Amino acid sequence: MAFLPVDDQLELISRGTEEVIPLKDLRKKLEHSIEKNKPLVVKLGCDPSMPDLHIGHAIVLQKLRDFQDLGHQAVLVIGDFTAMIGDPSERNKTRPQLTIDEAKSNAESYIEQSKAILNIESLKVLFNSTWLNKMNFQDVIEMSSKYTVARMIERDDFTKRFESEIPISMHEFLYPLAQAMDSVEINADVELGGTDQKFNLLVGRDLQREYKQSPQAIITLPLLEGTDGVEKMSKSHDNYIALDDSPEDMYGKVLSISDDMILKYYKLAVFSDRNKLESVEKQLKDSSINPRDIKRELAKDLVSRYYNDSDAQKAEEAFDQIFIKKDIPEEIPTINLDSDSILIDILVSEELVSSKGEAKRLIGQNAVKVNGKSCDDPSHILKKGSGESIIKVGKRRFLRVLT
RNA sequence: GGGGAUAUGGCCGAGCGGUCAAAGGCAGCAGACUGUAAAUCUGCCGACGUAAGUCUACGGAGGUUCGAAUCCUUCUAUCCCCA
Repeated sequence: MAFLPVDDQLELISRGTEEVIPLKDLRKKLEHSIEKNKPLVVKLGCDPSMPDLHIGHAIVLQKLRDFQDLGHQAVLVIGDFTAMIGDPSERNKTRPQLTIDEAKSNAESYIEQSKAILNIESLKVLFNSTWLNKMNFQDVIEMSSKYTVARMIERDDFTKRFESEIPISMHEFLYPLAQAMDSVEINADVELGGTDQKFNLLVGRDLQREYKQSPQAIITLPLLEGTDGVEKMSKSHDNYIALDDSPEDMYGKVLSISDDMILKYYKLAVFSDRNKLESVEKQLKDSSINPRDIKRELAKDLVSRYYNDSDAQKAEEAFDQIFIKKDIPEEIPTINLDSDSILIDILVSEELVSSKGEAKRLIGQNAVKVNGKSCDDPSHILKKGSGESIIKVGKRRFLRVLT
């Protein structure tokens, strides 16, 4: 296919990015690509230790998609090597060592979910264990000799940990290099990543130069805060909107973001264009408009993006039913009761609460309702044969019990 | 290689040999107020038990003691200083 003129390409590529470093290199690479009619190799690395993609990941995936649309070669490098080694220095064991099979299956699910954004047919998927596993100690030492400690501890994260006396293991210095080796291996022209990846991406440039390659241009993309509006969106903070969340969940989660985040979500979650952003900004300043209504629009836009307009409409209706009319949703989990059961036990076994203690606590706080009436008896029994009961815990947890 | 310091619940951080399931803060959950927003106020916030209470927990293992997060020994880990 024919490539668009450089300036047109650059316009799309740089839209919504945080930084393009250095722009000059990217321009040169694009010119070269047009000249030789050869697509650029655009790399995105991913960590297969957590298989759930959320709309924060979507930002960078969308950028990769932009490159695909321009006719370039997108390469997804699955970081299975590092995931399999694990990270023994991590105190919180949130990053467990994965087996080969786990890494594989996580990667598959990752690819499956990214179908929502990427063009899978033209996507190249590589596992970095393919080449990193082959390196022997001599190779590793040679690779390490190409970088210095001083440069390594320039990294913000290392500096901070060093200053606050939090341990840094030797191998942590190796991870950025390993990631950089990926760029060398595929001879990447461009690498994408979140702003938190800037350092690692830069190491890629340096290492490529050491291996006599033309250094990749790097493109960093903004990070999206989670629904709490404070922390970076991530599974561990439980503040994420997953790409495969149901339309109802997606809609609801958007409505729970703080007003300060509305504009940012318009920009980064639904990728609105400049005109739209300006009009939203204006609306937000106009005190006669309830920000909630702007947020409702946003929520519908997001659901439409990953599902369709009618799902978005339905999600809104379901939401209104629960939270505005305070009614029960139409579809809720249902269980059949075989015998008389204690309410608390059901709450625990159906995972509406995490322990009996929590169940009692919630009951004591009038947060548990059976058929609309708050239950204040911790030993409340649901009798068999008494028909259908709707249990509600807090604002949003529902269970239908058939007896 | 030598010397010193530290190790507490999801995180930070108090902690006198008994009254410590462990102050305080953050995070979390619920209630009030709202718009499943923010802010604010109130309550909860290890597990099990209706409860009295029982069990598990203060880096690991031993020990002293009627009794240990608190004292001793040892192991481990981390940080600092010197080489």
